[in-house]
Amino acid sequence: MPELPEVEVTRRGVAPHIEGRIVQQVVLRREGLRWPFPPALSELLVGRRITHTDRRGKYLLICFEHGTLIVHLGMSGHLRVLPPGVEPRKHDHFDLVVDGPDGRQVLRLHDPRRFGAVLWHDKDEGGLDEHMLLRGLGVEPLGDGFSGELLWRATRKRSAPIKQVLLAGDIVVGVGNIYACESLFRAGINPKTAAARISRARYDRLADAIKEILAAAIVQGGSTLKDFIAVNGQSGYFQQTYFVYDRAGVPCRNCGTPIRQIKQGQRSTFYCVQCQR
DNA sequence: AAACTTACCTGGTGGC
DNA sequence: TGCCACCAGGTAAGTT
Repeated sequence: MPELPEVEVTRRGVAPHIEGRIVQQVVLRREGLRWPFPPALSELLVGRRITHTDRRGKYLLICFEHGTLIVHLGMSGHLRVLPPGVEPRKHDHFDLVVDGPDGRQVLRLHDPRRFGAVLWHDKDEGGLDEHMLLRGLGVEPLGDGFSGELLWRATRKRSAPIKQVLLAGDIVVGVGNIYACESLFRAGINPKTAAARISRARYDRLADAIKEILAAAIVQGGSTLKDFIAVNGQSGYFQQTYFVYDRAGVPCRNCGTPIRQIKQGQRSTFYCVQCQR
């Protein structure tokens, strides 16, 4: 499922094909995904120029002079750039047709489970950070504001397990289930530990682990677990290097102890009882 | 009031 | 083969 690295890889993949281009057509093949598509999207976008792309957490931002198209890939979404005329497949819900050096190109959103979203934020509504879904988000893990110091400071009153606090996204964004499990393993922290009871030194290790793992995943082209397909159609391969995720019962790569799977807030957590205390 | 918990949306998969 | 429980991420609603 697309996590921050996949979204960033997608952004980098589509950016050269859509930045600076004029929108020629908007195609909607259903009412919406998680939420209805913005009303009158064609009138809003056709003839307008895409100035640039950006990303906030797992939200992909397609920016115009007059506002921002916010795209979320949910669990099963992916974007691809296609030549015009390619027949849509099942679950191809949304196209943005733009001009190109050799004619038109189609940015196509495919999302079987429809947990994704396409939303519009008008410039008149204020800064993008004030958008309902973006307000209250934590800092970017690969930005300057993220550190062990920040994690420590932000968790002084958090009694919930560190795994769930990471996942909540109000302190740091983009750390989904896979990377939460992997970074806690790398930092040697038990996912069940109450966030407020973790030392400053261990938070330094955790912040470093998150940065390293996310950066490495972006470099490697993102993971492809089940649903993700990169923009160029090739699979990434980060899942091959998982230490704990989806490895229940398999010997820990570090100590050989079988990896344990538990549930935390309806979600699977994978960890090594020996290496993570 | 902030922190925490639970339910829910959907379709693919795998067990029987 | 068909049925059905299960799983996933992030939001909303409900609870402490």
